[in-house]
Amino acid sequence: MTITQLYYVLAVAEHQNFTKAAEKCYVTQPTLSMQIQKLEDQLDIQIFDRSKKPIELTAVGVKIVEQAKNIVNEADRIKDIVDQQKGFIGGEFKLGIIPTIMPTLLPMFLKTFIKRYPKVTLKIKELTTEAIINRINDGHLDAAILTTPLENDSIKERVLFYEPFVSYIPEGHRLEKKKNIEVDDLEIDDMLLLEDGHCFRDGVINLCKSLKQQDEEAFQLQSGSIEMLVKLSNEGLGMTLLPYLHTLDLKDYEKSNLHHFNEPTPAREVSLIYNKSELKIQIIEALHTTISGVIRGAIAFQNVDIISPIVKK
Amino acid sequence: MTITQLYYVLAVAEHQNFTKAAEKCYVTQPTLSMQIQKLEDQLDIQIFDRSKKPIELTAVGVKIVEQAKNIVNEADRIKDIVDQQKGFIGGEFKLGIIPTIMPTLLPMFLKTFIKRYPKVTLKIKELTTEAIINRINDGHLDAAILTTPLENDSIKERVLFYEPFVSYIPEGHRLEKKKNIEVDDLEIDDMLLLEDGHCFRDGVINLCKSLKQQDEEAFQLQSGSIEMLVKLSNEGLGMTLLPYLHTLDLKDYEKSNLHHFNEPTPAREVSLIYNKSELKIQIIEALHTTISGVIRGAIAFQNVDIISPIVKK
DNA sequence: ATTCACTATAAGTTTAATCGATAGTTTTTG
DNA sequence: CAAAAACTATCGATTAAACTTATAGTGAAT
Repeated sequence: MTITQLYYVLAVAEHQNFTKAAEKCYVTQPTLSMQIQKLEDQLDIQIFDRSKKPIELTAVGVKIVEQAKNIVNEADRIKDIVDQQKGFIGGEFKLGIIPTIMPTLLPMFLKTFIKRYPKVTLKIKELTTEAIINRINDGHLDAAILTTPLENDSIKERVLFYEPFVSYIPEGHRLEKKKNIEVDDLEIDDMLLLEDGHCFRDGVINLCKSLKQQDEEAFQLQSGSIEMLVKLSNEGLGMTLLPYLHTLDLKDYEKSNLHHFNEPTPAREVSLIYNKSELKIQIIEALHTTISGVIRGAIAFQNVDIISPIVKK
Repeated sequence: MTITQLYYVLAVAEHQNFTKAAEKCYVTQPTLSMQIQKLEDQLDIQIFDRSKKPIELTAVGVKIVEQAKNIVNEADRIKDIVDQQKGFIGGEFKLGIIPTIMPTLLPMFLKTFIKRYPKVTLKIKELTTEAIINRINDGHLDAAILTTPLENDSIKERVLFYEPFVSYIPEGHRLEKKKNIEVDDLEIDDMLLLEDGHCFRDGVINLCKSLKQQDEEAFQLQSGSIEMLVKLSNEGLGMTLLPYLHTLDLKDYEKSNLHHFNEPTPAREVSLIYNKSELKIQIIEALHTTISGVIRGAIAFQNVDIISPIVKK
């Protein structure tokens, strides 16, 4: 069994077509056919069911392909080790970002970064915190941006910035007249929340928790995007909390609904995280420097109170 | 880069000697030398420092070897997938066992197992619960025997048996005269415990916890082995709890110091655990069947109260 | 029935892996 | 200190593997 053969298998599994797979691998179709046959002979099992059109994986084939992905992924990391040794900043870099950070932060640093490090091919994917942690651990992500602290020993964190929470209070709300908000003013009952799985939701719950016992039944209205929260709030369905960077994108008349917290401002900690093996650490450093640079002009809060993204049970 | 080359690198790293490594790989020394040189040329780095005698790894070499182990480990799993498909029960099987189970359980099933499944090469290692969980997850262990429940989603558990706790009460102890012991009789202050890191220690603490608040300062005497606990207890330093199977190994005069619990007897749950990918599931089933069979004659307790091995914080 | 899209096979070439023999080093030993 | 020993690198030759082009075979579509 060779790594090359595994690449061929993966290509066929992906394209469901020997000819196309061969092109992608830069070899002729007979080469690829023979190598796969050889592998199948050696293992003495069929990986592909060639009677189906288009070609399908057999039951074992599915498992083999899954494992082949692991092997190839691990093998690719040898190159990362070498690059790191040589101080080469380039190659593919897979970055995960949680949904509530992606739309505001990405536009701020992306252009600067790809201009400064043209040899790096960024592959950015929006993922939940849970999915990110799994993929950092198994090496399918090189790094990620999310809220911390995670309290996870196998993952390293580097804080990028502290993003304060800002209250968005629609007309007619009981807190409308209050210029500055205290944490004690918050009530979980009239708070619009993101749907389950968003860590920003958990952060808000933790914040409210600190004052009164939550009533699980109270969370009725939940949305998948922060823009939607603002719209629901405008409809008079309750107030909501926004991460600071999101408030920059609001329409002017909406901005007047913003009420800042008194200090210490509740805030979420946004960090760049990566596997403790520290592969591609140069690119990670580069990302950190770039993002820290662009954020410095945008966020300048000092006295903050960090709200944990983890729901304590 | 080929998997073969990685095997060569690992062999040299292990033996610190090209000639011996070549023998182990069943190739001549020039073959191995050339393959490693080729790999080094391709990566354009030195893996080995040949100026040192015996040969040493370079700084990158260390990282390369570490990653090579991962790759080779993942690659070996292809064979496991194929074996599983073919229903073949054989090959190497890495089993971890915690220290408080190893000496009593292993002699009970080992002979039977290797006789029944001669094609399986068992590699058994004594490890702590924490080490076991890590190694099950990363594939360095195929299965393990320890106390459960673990409450870990990525690991599957199959209960083997419930092993009751038995009180060992030395002469002159306040409970000496009591024939049967109640959980309420236990006091953490005169209980001899294993040192930190043993889950049996945590189980005992949990048991005592359920009646009164523990005083962390009280744990003064701690030992690394259960035999030592008995000896310390004989010296009059306190009572202790023993897992049932350990009581079978006691000397006759020591057996008279045993006091059983009234039902429901506190017990630890001992399970066979394995990765959710269920590789080598046939061997795991075989182990489960074998152990269940031999244990059936030795432990026949029904009414038990399972004590969690996890310390709740 | 013919074409089309695709995979398998065949024969030949190039490349890579391995071997045995030996040269070149360093370390050990008498 | 020189000879021997232990070890790795290099050389030339052989074997095996990977790859290519050309072509045959096979279902599905027109």
